[in-house]
Amino acid sequence: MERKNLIPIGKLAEITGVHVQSLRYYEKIGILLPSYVDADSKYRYYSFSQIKLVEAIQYCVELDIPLKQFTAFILKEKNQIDYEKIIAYGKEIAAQKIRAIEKKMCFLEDLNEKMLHSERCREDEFIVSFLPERLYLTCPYKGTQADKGFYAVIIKLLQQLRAQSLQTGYEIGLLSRFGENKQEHFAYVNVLQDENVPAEHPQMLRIPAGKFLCKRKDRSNIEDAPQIYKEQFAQPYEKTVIELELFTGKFRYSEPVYEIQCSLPAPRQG
Amino acid sequence: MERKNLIPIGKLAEITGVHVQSLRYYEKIGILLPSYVDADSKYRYYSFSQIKLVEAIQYCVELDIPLKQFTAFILKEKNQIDYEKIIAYGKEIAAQKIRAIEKKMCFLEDLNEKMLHSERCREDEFIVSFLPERLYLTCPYKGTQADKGFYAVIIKLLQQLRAQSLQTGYEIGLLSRFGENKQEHFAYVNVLQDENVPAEHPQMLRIPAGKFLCKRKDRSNIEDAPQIYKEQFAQPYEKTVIELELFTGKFRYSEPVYEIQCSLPAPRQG
DNA sequence: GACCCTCCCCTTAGGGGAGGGTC
DNA sequence: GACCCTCCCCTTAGGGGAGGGTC
Repeated sequence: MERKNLIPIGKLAEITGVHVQSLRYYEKIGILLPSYVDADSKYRYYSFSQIKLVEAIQYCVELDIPLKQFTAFILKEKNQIDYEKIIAYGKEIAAQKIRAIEKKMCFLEDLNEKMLHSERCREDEFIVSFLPERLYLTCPYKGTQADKGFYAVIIKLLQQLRAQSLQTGYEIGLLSRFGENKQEHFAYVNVLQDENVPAEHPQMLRIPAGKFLCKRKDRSNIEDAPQIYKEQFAQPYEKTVIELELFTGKFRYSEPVYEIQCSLPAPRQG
Repeated sequence: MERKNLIPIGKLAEITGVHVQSLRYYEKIGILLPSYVDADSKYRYYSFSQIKLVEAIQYCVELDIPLKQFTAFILKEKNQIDYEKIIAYGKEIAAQKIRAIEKKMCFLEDLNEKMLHSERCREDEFIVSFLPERLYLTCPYKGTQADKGFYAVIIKLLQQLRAQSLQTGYEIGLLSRFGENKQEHFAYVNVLQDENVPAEHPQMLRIPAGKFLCKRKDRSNIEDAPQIYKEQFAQPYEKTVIELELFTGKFRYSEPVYEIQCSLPAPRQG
């Protein structure tokens, strides 16, 4: 390879449309070493075949393939660029990104639904709302969300979740079950559906999708459920009452607004 | 707000599941200032309502919303978090990402097709290939791709593209048109379809989709087209001959392999 | 003893200089 | 005079320390 056939960095930048700094950066991370570097002037010179390598690097950049792995695509003895591998890797990365974005879209959809629900939820009247299935990690607790002890219980629940590498959707609140002869009271954090979720867990409560009677209120008082839902408590069916903070479009973070939900009797199955 | 109701940074980290360093970082960029900082010990203390702010910040992180814009979502006088805005912005960002990833997928699809085509392309026989429409920026040029002058011409074409903020797909080569009485010879770079592409441009050539007779070869010699395609040149139709580097799965970057394509007569329209 | 503090260096793929030699 | 060089600082959202005070 003669010096005549070599091109300085600016020329290579011109040919490839890649900035001079980028080419220097490629040298720095060891993926594109100049064919010749003048010992005195430190000027970098490249061979024509390196144009093809710069192109391949651009492909990787375009496909978000980490450049430090670029050498894995080069078979130096054979002067080959393994584009098959690059394409396969690019596809994998693209698939990963699509999965990530789909998760975000679900998250957005969830938030949106919560917001719409909260807009319907009023203080002066009940609404009937069909709510999706929810999964809660629970812990026996009696009191309100404003009590000192509430956050201590929530912290424990969150720690438990993390210990089992489960994810929470940041929904926390109170839950009570009113059966014929017994009442149970819990604090809960919600659990995101996930491959890590165990099928059976003593503290895990799966609230089936169904109709709930919902109302907005400005303080935490789930113990008043029997008064709030007089009509329902006159009926003998087993009730689940849930109290949580209302997620509103314009969320007031210093004065929480609550919502209370009471399950309605399941429709009779034919 | 009394000191008693304040929580140290570690507690806030515990409640929210956010690392202590992250909370300090939020202070640094000015989106979550502690409610109280001890002048002597420099210990940070937060109020309970700030838990909600940390949650909102996490939502933004989850949705890839730049944190420096977080204050735009806070209505401080009203102690409000504008989740409507956060959701709308999150949707916009997600849509952008989807557009970006779709572009990458098209790019991958393109590369894949080129690779499959090159695998079919052989040196000892012709193949018939249906090729999609291509858009080329051209410049009169006579010679081979191995000539010194070739890259100079290509650089000029690339500069022209950039001046018009058009994108190239890194495909470069030679193109000749053989009519009844005239021959034209060009060098070209391909242009990606884009909203910036002008409808009319004297140097822009739109090669319609159609059948081409393709062959692999190891040197650039488009001027030999009449000998290579003897049979076709015996017929009077107007021919477009294109010569380009073959994009192979295992690409040899020091010894280019070329491909030559000759348009076949368009099928008669009923 | 567990908690908190302030530096400080590191991560991707470069971009934008300053100040000084080289073609 | 245009080109190239070596520093140096900057970008996101923190992570991982070291070394030293505080609850």
